[in-house]
Amino acid sequence: MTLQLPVLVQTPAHSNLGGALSYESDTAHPPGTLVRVPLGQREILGIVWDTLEEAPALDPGVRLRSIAAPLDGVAPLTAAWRQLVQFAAQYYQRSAGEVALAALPPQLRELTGEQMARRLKKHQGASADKSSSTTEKSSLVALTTEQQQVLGAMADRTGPFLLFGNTGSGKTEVYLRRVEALLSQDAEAQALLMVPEINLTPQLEARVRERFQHWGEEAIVSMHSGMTPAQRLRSWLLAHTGRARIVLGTRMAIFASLPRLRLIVVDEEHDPSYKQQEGARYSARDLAVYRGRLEQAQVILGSATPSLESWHQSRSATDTDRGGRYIRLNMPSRIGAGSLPRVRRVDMNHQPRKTIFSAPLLQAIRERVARQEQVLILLNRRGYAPVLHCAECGWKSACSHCSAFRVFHKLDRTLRCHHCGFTQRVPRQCPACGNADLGMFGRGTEQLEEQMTQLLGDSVRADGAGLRIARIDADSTRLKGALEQQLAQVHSGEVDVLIGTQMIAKGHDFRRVTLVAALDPDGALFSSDFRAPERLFSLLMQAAGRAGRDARLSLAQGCEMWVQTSHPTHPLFDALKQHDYVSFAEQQLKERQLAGMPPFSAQALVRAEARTQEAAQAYLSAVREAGEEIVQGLQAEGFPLESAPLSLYPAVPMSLQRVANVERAQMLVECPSRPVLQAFLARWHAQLHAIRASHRQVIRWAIDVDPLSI
DNA sequence: AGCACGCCGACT
DNA sequence: GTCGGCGTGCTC
Repeated sequence: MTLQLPVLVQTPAHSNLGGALSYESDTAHPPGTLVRVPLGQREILGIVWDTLEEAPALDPGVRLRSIAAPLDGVAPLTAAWRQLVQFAAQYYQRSAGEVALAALPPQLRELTGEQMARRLKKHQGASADKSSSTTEKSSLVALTTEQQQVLGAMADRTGPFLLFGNTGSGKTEVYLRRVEALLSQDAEAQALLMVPEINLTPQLEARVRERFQHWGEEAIVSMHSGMTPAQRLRSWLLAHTGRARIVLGTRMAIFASLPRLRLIVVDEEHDPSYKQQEGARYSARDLAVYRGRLEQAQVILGSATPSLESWHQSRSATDTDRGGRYIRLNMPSRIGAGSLPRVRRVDMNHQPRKTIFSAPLLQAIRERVARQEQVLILLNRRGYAPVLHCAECGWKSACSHCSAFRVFHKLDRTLRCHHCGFTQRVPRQCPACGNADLGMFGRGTEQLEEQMTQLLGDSVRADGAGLRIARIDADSTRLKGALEQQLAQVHSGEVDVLIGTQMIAKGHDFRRVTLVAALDPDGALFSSDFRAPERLFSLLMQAAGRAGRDARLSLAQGCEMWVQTSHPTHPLFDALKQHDYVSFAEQQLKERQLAGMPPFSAQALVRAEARTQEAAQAYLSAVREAGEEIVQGLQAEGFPLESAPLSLYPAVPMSLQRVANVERAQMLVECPSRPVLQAFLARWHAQLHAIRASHRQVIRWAIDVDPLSI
């Protein structure tokens, strides 16, 4: 007897092959089975899915083909995993096939049946050594009262939890204790620990391995895009078979197959890196909460500066466990470290124009380095100067392919566009008028490094050696291993002054830093992006957290965070000075509420790219009109559009209007009710595809649900 | 997205 | 005469 089975394949994002495809089979492969199926001229990996109901009615003309072969030896993916994929696809308006297949390691897709069999046999060799000996308690540091209270709450209640803890308050220790508690209770339980960046996985992995080495080598695996295809397959299989107990990874790890998931930790949950920025634009943090509920796994979101979304979710739920809300747990104290740095503002209005380092800051830096303490200087712009210009004719170093300026890089004498990569040697004279005297606007990390070298070149350290200045940014760390090497130099004390972009603010534990300075944070204060202040506050708090991690040093000398600003009375800096995230968040939320912005509304964005701005906007305008009709339809269906009006805004150019000769535009949809917005998007999505057919000039379009930047 | 088919320009 | 450019259309 031949059966008809639904199979998901990697269907192109916007093809008309939306749902699962039907295949014939003699065997009743259960849902979740990995199979190889013929599609057109090739044979590709597919996943047997649950039902065909989502699939469009089969054309009577098409004749079904047969499943080629199941991937023997790989157990079917669980119902929970399939549900996670189904939900993510629906919520972010992508096909389930795209989400599901993208979540599998590339080698699983490429390897043929026999290659897989060989690989599996190899892995079966070393069986996991599941000795259940627990960690020797003596090797563990004593917990603080705060940590004990937090862990007590986590033992008593299900969550999800928002662990609101200062840098240095011992959040990681809480995560590890929770892992230990849940995984030693159940010999098959698994935990997922996520960090925002690849850079942060090695240090976490080292700490986890040290703590849980008794579970054996295979029990801990990493998952991130920096791994080789073979490593990714290995990690995936170990997690899928349950032999890996702890999975560490970046946002992609949220889709790991974990048959007995009991704990999900999202560290630095506020970090924008948790939002995927291409393909299916999912938020790994939000999916973590969904997955936790789905699989009865405990979810812990941790941060010193939570996203306003998460903070809002935890506001009314501090004492009562209301459905869907987060339970907030506080850990305000810093342990093993000094108090938080004193924040000092330098009013740049009272400094000579074009001052880079104000006199008092420079003096403070001199004093610190003379005492062999380290200084961290933050400037969020790489290169030497952001714009080159000609004073004679007004020429500027615009990129010919983008609506942006090319950045002057003095070290290799180039003008580089940071958006499309277009690079040229710096012209000797103005390309427009021939004037040989070119000037520049603004400054970047390269220039800071040069200035600092000039200003402190004569200084010597207490040990008589010359002062050492280093720069860490995307340019200085381009080569593999360069970041690690540079960080090691900072740790060993070779470096006295470290200059860098926000790269240096994240997660690194520099013991001897006692002064952190932000040179030019004002841009974000008046940005058109309503999330800019939130990001700035978080960055500055995180940077401040880099100072004074060694209690002895900070007690002896006091540590400081300096902010050079032309708006010293701005409330953001007041809150920073008090290290008062809570009042900052409350003030921001008040503004957001008045303006009806997230988290008080849900948003989605349609972006379109075309050769001309008109073509991109024409498509979006058509899309908007279709949207208006859908709104009418929703009204008729009885959706509460009076209490939750859905706004469709006009198409506008994106803030970076042109990149690599492609014009970009976007339109915003906003609604106070997430379910209403979701209902709208579900109906709208098919139309976006249909309308595209009559707008041939559109190169690409995409929906971004819950966009992070507008 | 692949991968075909298909119809026009410069090469062994 | 073929190799190959990328426009259009299909894949259960």
